[in-house]
Amino acid sequence: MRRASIPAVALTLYDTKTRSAKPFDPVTPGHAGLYFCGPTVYSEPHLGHARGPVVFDVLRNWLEHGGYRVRLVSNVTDVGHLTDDADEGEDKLAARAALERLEPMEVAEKYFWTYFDAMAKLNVRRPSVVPRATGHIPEQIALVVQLVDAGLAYERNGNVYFDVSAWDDYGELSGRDPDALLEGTRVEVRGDKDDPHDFALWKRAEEGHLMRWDSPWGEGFPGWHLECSVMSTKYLGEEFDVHGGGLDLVFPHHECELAQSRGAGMPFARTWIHWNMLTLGGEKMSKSKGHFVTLAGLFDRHEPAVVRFHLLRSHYRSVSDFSEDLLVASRQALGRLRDAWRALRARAGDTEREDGFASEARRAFAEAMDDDLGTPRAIAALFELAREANRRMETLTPAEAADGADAFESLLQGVLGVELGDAQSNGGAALERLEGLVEMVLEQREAARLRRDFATSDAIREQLQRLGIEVEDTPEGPRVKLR
RNA sequence: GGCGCCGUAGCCAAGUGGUAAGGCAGAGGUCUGCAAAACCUCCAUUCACCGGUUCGAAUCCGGUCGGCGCCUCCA
Repeated sequence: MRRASIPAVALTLYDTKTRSAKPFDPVTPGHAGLYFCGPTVYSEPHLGHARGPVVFDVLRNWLEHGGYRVRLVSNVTDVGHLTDDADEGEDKLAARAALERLEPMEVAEKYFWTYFDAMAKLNVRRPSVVPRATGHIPEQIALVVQLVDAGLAYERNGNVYFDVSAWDDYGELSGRDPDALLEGTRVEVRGDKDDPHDFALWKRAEEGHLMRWDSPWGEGFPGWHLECSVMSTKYLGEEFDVHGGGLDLVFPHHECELAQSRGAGMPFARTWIHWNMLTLGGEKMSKSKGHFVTLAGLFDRHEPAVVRFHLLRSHYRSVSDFSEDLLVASRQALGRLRDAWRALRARAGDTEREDGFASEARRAFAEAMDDDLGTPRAIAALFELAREANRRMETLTPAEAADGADAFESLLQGVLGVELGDAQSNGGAALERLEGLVEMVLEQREAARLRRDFATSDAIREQLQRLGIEVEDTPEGPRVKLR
């Protein structure tokens, strides 16, 4: 059904570099190459870490939905970098390793899987390739050599720096004027750089630094920006379609990445997209400040699908403040969509869907998604479908109901990746195990109702409710929901 | 100090020149033994504030106030 012709998706993305909406125009027609910067795996992942992966997962799904073949690459930084750029501070991975009495690589491994386990719960598919910085040291050294040979980098005492003054376009991504960068900055300039704007490509390993590799400049380790230049182009080609990251990475990380990549003769990313920050009480979640809510903690209290749905209810480029109350509101809202879907599925039975009933919703959904991944509007289209379905449920033909149910399955679950759950019970495995027991209790309640012993039937219902099992009486008999 | 973003109902959140989507919460009604769900109705003459441009502005321009991000590791 797809790939016979070149897909005609009208997707437009807001490009950070040109600061304008840009039609998606892939390097290779019919294919999409996407890259985004993953986390440094040295501690517990928090909610802020989830936004980017979810956004790119949705972008990937939407492109595939439109018939593209997508390769999604996302790195994991497993080299400890210094906490500042002036040969000072601690290596974060080494610091954590000391704290947990682990090898740096053990720390990286531990949190690598913690991160991907959390992503799996959020229904984020594994990227096509997950390159690790430590697995690409030779490539990184090669890029540094190339930059030195090109006259864009210089070595000082085992450190190699990118010479910003030799690259006129430095600042093109973030819109910064290098000459104005220093004013007002309180960070003291020190070290052996020729110019404070210059950034490290390779760093000399001081004594006691645990992660170190041989290089033409002695033992050391790569600068932070290097890995993304190397790994994105290795797996996607020297020119690829979309590069993304958190808004806090625009400068210096992506600016440096762009400079060193183009400096090495690579066209690099066509479009840059950046998702905005998640805040807590109006302040950016921050690992270093200890101001965040962990995903693991969140999953103790909330279904991961609700968390994902909640993230998509605001646009990826706007700041989104987080609170428990908002998540509860999202849970309610998602429940409404799931209920409508479940009713449609029940009415449809095994009947094949027929185009028509959900056409307007599909159109509105697509229009919103094509406009810079407008997930809030796309979700609004699904709510309108839900209302229309509930309103007309009694008169829908099975084929129409199947069309509506399919829209929820392919758009809400397929594209947005928000799981619908179990069509019958809504409770999943937990209810399945209790099914027989619950059925028995319900029979008792029905018997009580038949003899109009409502005191008993209400008592049963209340007791079930206290266990988180809600009973709703419908014309077709009682229906059970787990809360 | 430099660069940039934001301020829409009780809350969340779309909308970037044509007269305010959607959700949560709330109120009334229909249905129901009661409830829940669902449906119907109501819930911003107004988009922080002040000016300007325009036939027309939440949307464009200038200013004021308030909040936030980056400039240092950070999704």
